Amino acid sequence: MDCDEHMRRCSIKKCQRVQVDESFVPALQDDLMEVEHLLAEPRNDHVSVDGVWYFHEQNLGKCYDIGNLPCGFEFGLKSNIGGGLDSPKTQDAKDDLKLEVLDGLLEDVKIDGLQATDAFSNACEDYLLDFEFTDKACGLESGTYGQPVTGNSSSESHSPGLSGSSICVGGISESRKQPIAQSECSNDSLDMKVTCHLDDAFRNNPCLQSNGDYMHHNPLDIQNLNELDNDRPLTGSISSHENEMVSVEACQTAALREKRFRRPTQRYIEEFSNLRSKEKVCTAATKNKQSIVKSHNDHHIRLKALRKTPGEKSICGTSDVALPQLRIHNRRLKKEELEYDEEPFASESEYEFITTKRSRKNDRRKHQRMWTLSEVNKLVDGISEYGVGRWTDIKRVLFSSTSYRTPIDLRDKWRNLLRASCALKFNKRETGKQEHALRPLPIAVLRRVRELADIHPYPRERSSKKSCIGQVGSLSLPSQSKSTPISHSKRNVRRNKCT
DNA sequence: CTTAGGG
DNA sequence: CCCTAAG
Repeated sequence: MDCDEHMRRCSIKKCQRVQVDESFVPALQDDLMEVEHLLAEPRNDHVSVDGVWYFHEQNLGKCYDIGNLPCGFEFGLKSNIGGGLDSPKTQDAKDDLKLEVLDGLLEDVKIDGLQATDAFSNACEDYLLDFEFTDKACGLESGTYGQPVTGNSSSESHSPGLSGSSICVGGISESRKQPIAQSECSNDSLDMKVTCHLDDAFRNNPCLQSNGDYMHHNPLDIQNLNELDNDRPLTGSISSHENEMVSVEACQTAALREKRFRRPTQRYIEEFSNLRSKEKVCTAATKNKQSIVKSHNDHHIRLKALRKTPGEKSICGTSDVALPQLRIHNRRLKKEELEYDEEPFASESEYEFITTKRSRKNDRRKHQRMWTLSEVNKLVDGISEYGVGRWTDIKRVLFSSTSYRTPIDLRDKWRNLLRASCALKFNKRETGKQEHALRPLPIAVLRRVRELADIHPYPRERSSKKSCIGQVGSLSLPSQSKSTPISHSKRNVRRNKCT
């Protein structure tokens, strides 16, 4: 990675950071999304950029245990070498030590630690510029506060006051190095650095009274930091400035918490707004963008509901309870509801159990149940017993245990069976080969279906069957002759009914 | 509510 | 499997 690339990326980061800082100030509930978005950016960048720092996480514990500088040097040098630095210096080591500690602590910095992030992002920045390389006895070519990313691209960039170094640090600070001071507290010789951190944090924070006498804070800050336990968040040391940052922190916290959930995509937001445009009755209480996040998981359900009820004028976007009522024909839904409720879910798949009841109700199509052979047999038995068209009776008697088969399903299945039997006859005559079904029904079943079809002709299907018969010719006649007198009467009744 | 028919 | 119309 060359220096130019590094600088370019750092500058990008800088811009992002500035954006973040600005967005935090006016951040309100409605701006959570944007804030969240902005927040997300640096995080990703951090992950992608500081691969070198990651190395230090493993050594973090050791550094803490020893808590002295030599240890830091050791690991810092290691890191430098690993990072591909051309000329690791002592200062490099120190810096890397800090970085590694920071990065390791980063994992411990949860939502609450975010507040200090920005402050210390700025802190790191100026701290490096103004103090690190001038005041520290190391007197080394610095190296590397921002450098681990790229190696040691430019030692000159770290000379005090150079913006280049600042930019690099900005990138680092985005990684939320709040614990930086903690780590330094453990090192006696680094107290001064800690002080500088705090000072610059305050100075650079737009919410705070700026600079000038920030050096005077040093004793106090050092004290505070020394009091800090390594495990304690640094936020306490800048608690005096929390007033200005409370709102920002709250927003950040909320944003981060929201990120715990699935973040709605821009497309979803657009779709949601479109849906809302259709939902004229919806109240304004749902404008809260959190509702978007919350309803995001139900997005597909809503879309499906909307699709099912194109004529519906009003759909309340917020009340999920209203979803079942969307259906004009809620009979089926009610039945399903009952059946699902009474079903022990043992036969349901895990996935279905995890999903909400509603989704299960609306996603019948999604989990299409294949008809088993036993089910087909039951259906055929039921038809032979009750006749074609009495689907509710068949369902009630024979399919009471299988809740997911509605009378409509039985009828549809019967329709398909008729088609299959017709195809069977057709194929028998034409080529003799079995129909190209994925799960070919046994010929015995198809034969039964065919007989039943002759006995109990399906009203509409009969015409298609007739065409079939017309093609087949005499083939269907024998089966017809096999029909029993009882069925004959039934069929005649049926036929009269239909015709 | 149930069924038929089409998608 | 879903939706709608009709009885």
